[in-house]
Amino acid sequence: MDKEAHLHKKVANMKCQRAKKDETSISALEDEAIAVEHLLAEPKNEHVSVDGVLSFGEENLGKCLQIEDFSCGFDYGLTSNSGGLDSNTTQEGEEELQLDVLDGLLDEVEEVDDLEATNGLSNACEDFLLDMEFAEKAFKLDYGPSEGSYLGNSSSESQSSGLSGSSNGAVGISESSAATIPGSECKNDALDKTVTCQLHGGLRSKCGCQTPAEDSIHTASLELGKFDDLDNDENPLIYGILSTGSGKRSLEASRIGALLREKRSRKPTRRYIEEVSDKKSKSLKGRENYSAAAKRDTIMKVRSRNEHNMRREALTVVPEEKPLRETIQSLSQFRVRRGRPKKQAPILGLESDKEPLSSESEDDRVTKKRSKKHDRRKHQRMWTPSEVIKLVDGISEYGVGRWTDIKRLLFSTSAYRTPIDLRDKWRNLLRASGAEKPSKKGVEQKQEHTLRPLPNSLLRRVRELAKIHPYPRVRISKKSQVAPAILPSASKGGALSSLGGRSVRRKNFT
DNA sequence: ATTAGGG
DNA sequence: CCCTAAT
Repeated sequence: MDKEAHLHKKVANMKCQRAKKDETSISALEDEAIAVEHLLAEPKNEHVSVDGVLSFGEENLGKCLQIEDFSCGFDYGLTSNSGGLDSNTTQEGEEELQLDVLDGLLDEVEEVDDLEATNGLSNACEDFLLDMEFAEKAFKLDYGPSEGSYLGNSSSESQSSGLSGSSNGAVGISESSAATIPGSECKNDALDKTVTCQLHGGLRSKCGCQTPAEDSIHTASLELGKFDDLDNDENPLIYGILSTGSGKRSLEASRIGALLREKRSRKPTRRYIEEVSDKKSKSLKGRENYSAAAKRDTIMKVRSRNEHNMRREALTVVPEEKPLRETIQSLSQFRVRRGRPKKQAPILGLESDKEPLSSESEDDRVTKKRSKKHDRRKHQRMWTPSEVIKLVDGISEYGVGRWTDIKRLLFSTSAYRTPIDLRDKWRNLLRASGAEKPSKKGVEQKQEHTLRPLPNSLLRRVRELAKIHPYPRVRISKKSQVAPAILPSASKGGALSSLGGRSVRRKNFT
């Protein structure tokens, strides 16, 4: 198997070479050619490594290490997990819990991402392998109820985040990831395998774009249908494949489209998917790293474009060069996108220089139209209940103005969620809780029935805090009137009192 | 460098 | 979410 796989890889590489030649002769773009080669080589490796690890454990580690970069594979591993998560629909009663759990889990995943991005490619390998090892463990454990692990995860995430959560560094992260990955893996044992195979198939069909066999394409399409579990947003590669396929056979493309649609309609909760994709896509929230941010923008643009291409080209046969290029870029960027916003990105920086160039040239023409529209609202990251709870806790503990502190102490592992975000969220919470000043007559009650996923307990806390803290100016309107002596009655006591001290300080001399 | 406020 | 002004 080993040798066979290796051979397979080589063959694939050869194909890549040929493809490259062709490509260059057509477009004469060196970058592209390289990208193609990279792309084509990657999947192969990915498959091999994954297969090997899954089947034989560490036997193939060496092989994995040979691979230049299989973050692509890693991505898909995560993605599949996410998809699995999604498929794991829950009852209403447990929804909150699940959400919380998911949040924690996602956070962990994010951590993994961050770790990978931070440490660069070399570490990406390690992460990947680690991940795989865990997956293996999961397999051994068979179908673990994982409810317990989830619970533990979530609790640690939302409750004791103050100390343990914030204090643990890389070790803690890896630990948590260890706990997390297997969990999702457990639930989607089969799915994962399937995904791997599917990926392989899809990529192969793509590799053989020179001599495309209808069968392969067909197979790819069928397999890709299953990928729909993962939000389309998050799978430029798939889109690329789809595009390529459609380029070859519009018929197949239409079939794919139908398949996708069917699957989509059948798939229930998209909520989790969104969150998951969000986490993934947002992993590169660039505040400190502008280049990264720009990169992500590009990515998003390209992705959206891909979406369009997919649909449009499904109807009209299009030259395959384009889709392929799109795919390549998406892929490379996809990989890069996993970079994290953290200050340091040495290896990443190198890529960031390289990718945007190739990508910009590509998406500049088409993208700019879109980009101008609303580069803002790039990524909205859903606030999960646990996050909100954490936020409230932090506010109650550290005071209201201390966004940076709260961020550092409670959201240190988040990477996204800047202090401003926290503040904004708090603002929104205030609005939602009705603690805001209702100076405007008329539309206050609307909020009540409009959106109300807020747990009452949490809402209560928000309101309590709202009375005390001085965020949007002295908002003490009716609340203070109704219960002027609310301060001493604070049920939360300690936390509130501490907060009171701070807030009062601010409030006093304003 | 952070925060508040507004878009 | 993002941006800007004010501190």
